[in-house]
Amino acid sequence: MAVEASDTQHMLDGLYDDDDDDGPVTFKRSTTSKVNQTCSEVRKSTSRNHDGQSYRQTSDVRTSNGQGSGLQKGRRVSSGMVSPTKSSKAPTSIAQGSSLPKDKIVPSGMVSPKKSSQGISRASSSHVNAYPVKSPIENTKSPSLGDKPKPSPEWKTPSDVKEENNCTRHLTGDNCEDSEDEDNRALSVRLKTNSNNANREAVAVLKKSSEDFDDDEDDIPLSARLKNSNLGPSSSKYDDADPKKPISKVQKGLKVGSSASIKQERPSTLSVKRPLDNKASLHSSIKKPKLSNPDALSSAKQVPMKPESKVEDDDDVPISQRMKLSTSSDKSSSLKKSKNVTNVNKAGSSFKKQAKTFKKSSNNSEYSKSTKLLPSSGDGQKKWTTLVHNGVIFPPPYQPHGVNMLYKGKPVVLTPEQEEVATMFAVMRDTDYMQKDKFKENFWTDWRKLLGKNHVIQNLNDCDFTPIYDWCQSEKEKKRQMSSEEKKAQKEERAKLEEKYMWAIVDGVKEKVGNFRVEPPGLFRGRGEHPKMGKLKKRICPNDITINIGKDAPIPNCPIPGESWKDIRHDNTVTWLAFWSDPINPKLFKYVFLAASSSLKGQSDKEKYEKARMLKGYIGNIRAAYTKDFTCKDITKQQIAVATYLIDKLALRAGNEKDDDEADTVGCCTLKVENVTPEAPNKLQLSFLGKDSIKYENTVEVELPVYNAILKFQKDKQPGDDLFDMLDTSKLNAHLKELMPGLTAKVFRTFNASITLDDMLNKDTKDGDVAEKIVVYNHANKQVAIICNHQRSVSKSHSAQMSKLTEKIDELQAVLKELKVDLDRARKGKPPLKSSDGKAKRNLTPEALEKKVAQTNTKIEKMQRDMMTKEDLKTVALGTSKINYLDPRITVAWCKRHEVPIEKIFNKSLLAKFAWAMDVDPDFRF
DNA sequence: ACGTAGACTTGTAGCAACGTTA
DNA sequence: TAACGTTGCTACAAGTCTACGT
Repeated sequence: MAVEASDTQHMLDGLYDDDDDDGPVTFKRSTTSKVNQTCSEVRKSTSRNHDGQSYRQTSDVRTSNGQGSGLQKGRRVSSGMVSPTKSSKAPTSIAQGSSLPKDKIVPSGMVSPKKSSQGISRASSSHVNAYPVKSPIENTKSPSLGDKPKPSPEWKTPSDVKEENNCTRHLTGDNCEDSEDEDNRALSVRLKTNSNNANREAVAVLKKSSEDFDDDEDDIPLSARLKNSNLGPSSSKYDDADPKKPISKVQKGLKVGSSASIKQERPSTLSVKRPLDNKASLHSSIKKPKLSNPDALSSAKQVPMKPESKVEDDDDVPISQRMKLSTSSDKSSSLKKSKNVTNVNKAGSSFKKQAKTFKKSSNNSEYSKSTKLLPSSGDGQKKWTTLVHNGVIFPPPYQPHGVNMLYKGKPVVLTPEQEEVATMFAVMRDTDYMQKDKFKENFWTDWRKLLGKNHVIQNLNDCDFTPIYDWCQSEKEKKRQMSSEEKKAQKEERAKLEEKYMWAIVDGVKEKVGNFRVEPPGLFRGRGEHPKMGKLKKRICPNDITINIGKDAPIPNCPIPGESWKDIRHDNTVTWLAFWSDPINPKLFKYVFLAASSSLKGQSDKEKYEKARMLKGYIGNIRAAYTKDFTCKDITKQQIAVATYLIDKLALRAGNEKDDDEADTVGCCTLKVENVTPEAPNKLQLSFLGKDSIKYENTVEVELPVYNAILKFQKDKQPGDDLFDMLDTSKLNAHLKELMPGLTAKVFRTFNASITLDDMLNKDTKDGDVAEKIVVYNHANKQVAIICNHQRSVSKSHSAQMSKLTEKIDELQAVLKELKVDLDRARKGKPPLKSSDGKAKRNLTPEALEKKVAQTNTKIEKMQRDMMTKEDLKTVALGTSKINYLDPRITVAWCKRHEVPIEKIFNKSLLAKFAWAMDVDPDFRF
């Protein structure tokens, strides 16, 4: 699909002509849009030099340390050290001016200086009014932490050994003997119920009859679910956690179920323009310690480097396999390379054709070199050498409809600007926002500014937007009624318009742009009880937008005549292509980035997982260290220890400070006293609104010292006070960095999620057909989603769907009954009874009837299974963890080992996003 | 040392496309 | 073929964390 473009864009235009098929994906988008306005604020623009000709290739392929960058971060940090930050949030009274040393407070009865005033005022209301966007589920069970950690000698380090006695305490009442073994498992999982049981249950679930279908878990908060079942003598089952455990060679075969499956050759859908710095090769050749930073390990202060940090080593792979693998991976990488080069050449040549001025940098050979470069991930590091794109596309201007709304029953004529905003409000009639006073209040404030003080409309209550609402509905209906040809034509037209914005050329490689559409104006839909919900999000104009582009690349045409971009930068230390200030909160920015399938994103994704894998090597010591500090006299240290424990065990988020003009949600460091209720002898009941105002409810058994520490932290505080008053995320992360280079709180989530998946897959996958294996995968995925508290709202039609299914099952059961009677009669040579509606039935042989009975049974079983799955997952969102937390290499390797087509697990987008993981060694373990 | 600007990741809702069923 | 249900994908909000300026 050739794209024609405006004159200024030739550079990109034409590039695509020959290339479309290779596009990683197809795009269909629709977006409505509207007109613009302005906004604000200038950023200091520093265009840092981007002279460097260092090509990715150099670092990328040659140096196998994809992790280098990650390391750099670590390095930087450790030396620079994050300084503990105090609340940006304590704007009120006490806090700021206070001469009190922040860290010294919390005398009994006092509000901690940190966020005190806020804490109090919010506390009471926030908790009570907590507006759970999602339906929280009640926690009914309490987890038993009883499982014992098991030693995994491979990961033991001298210090591990030393600390062993401490480890004991990880799990309440547990003995430490086994602890090590489990170090590599997610605490949360360990704590939770006997995962074996859970698994078995899950698998068994499919076999259960419909009556068994129980959804009792639905009433349990996600986070609590896993933990709840008793973990029996579970620990022993976690042997699989051992990364080195050889995987059955038999399964290593690379055959994968489908043509496009994982194999070494990449399916065309996966064709990525630029091979992700193949650090994928890391998996087989790189040794962990080097991951991030060569110095990193040695610089780790408290935790000695693990003697055995290589996670995957060819040693575990049979030679034949190794050769095969290396060949194939070589092959694939060379394949990729050449493909890449081809692409690049294509791109490069069209590029040249189109823009002679750019020839210099678009030189073929340069391109091919650049594709190999290791994108540096460290901040301040060069992310690209050449960057060409066409800017962003704006929503179309507002088209007034002229439909009058009513005020006190009478039609009111509005100006187009007023009408536009009125329409935004009208269309929200069916949403929950209409029940929120804050939403209406904020809307009214902003709309009134447009109306003017003396407008006939003087209050919102007397406004009737129904005519506008109805008009919108009818428009929608018209759209629905369009013939498929019309729809298709419209789609094509849109695609044509957008085509040129869809791609960027990064170092000569065509990459998809993520969000190239400027956000249309609308009413802000904050989540939870966001104080700014309903405010008018004004239209963004070109002069709100800063463009980032290569020095030699042509500056994108400003698509709105007479206007111009706010600023042009050439900053190759960042990955954004454009940004503007968030019209709701000018302190924030909206960025245009490359799509998830781009190698820049893939690169950082990979680094993220490598860092999490590195944690695996440190986790034993880290756990031992914090366990030791549970009783530390230094209260800051003690709080750090307990917080780290909660983050590790419950996969809590770090919990940055928040401003008053944001929804009142918390994470670990910002937990309030009221969010944690101790239940003797050693349980904690957690209840708070987390990110996106999603309710987190969980009751967990903790180690006694933790329990006691919490009691201590709560002593003499008000419900709204900070539980960890000596702590904030800067301090916490600074501490974590001392334990492992680059370690931050969020790494624990990735680590726990991925290790859980890896464990469960390897423990629970049995011989069987693909469908059964997928069940195992989904079950593991579900466990991870529960650990991470990834909820979704129950679909509106859920109960209707369930009762429909029940009805159908009942009907089938009735049919079955009848069939059985007929079968019985047939065997005795009698004719079938008349059907319920009095009609005569055909005379069938007993064999035929038996067959029918069997068929009906199968149907019923399938339906029951579907029903269970549906019920089971009605509040659990599996996608988020798949996209963000589960190392795709675990999945890919598992698919290879078990001959499951990767497409059964990853959809097209995920395949593109995880292209970098596709040629992983089948033996890969997280 | 601290506060915050800035950049990037994570997260859910909701719509559109697609598939299935009656 | 329309209705219904599922899945994929986009939109954009809301987190995390680092770097930088004072």
